Amino acid sequence: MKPTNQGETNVEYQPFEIKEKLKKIFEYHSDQPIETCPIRDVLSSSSDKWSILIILFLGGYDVLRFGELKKRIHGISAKVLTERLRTLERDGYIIREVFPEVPVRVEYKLSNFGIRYLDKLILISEWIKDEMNLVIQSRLEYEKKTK
Amino acid sequence: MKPTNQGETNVEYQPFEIKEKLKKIFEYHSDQPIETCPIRDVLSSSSDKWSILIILFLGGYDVLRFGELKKRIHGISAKVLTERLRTLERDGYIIREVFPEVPVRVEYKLSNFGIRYLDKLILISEWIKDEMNLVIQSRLEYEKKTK
DNA sequence: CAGAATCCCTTGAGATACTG
DNA sequence: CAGTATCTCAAGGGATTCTG
Repeated sequence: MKPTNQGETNVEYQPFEIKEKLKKIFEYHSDQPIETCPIRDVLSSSSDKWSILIILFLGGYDVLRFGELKKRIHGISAKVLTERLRTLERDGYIIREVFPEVPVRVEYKLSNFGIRYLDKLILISEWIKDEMNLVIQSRLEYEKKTK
Repeated sequence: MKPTNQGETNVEYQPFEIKEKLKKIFEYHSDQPIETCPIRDVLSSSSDKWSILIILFLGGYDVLRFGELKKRIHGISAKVLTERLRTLERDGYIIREVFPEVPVRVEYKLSNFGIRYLDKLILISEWIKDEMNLVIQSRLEYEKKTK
């Protein structure tokens, strides 16, 4: 039973600048902080695991068909893939183009807005890949500590 | 020079550089692409709506108690808040400190790793706030188009 | 081929009551 | 105060089958 270790408290507190940015994002001063929260209203419907993978894969291939996406995103079902693609299309991240051939061909690609989202996702993905060992180690320590 | 668009969309295709970054992130060449996917293994457990809000609020206040967090994150239940805090602590984003007073006081703050995550979340939040009108407009157009 | 439809099980998440 | 323990209902998501 040990409370949190003071040895790891070399925590650098967030600079004032960061707090100012957060205030701007959430508009603390505003009188409708809940209704216009950009995180809930917009980001939450495109930041789930599957949507992120879809955006990243479309970023890597320019254009992909439904079946190609399904094959590359291992484990996703047709139903979920359809749902996520619809939402991403509705919100303007991706463009869906139907070619009326037989059998029909449907292609998906990122919009310019989607590419700007891709840029942010790449930043965060590169970072998490660099630092994921920290997370894995933290999980092991946590397991030992709470055993 | 970018390849030019064809048809109605002025989509700029992703530069080669971006594809190289994506290859690195997913390690296309590797023989275990699923098992070590950083998005699924690490990012997916800290990128849900509630976790993001928790990180952002801790970023704005340095230190917050359980009740203060619950009050600020409108709509979250004690159960979900507890679950998300446990996961974020397990993965090393936040530090939980118990003060054995009566009644007990528990404080949460970001670790240095959590602050680095906060930096990325701020980038993406600022961006989505700037561009969220695009999403809202896209939704309206989509609704008209599919009605 | 690209989905739509159905079934069905698991998980998420709110509400409430209780406790160290 | 900071949770935990239940209960409950809604939503997520997998598997399968069907269709333009």
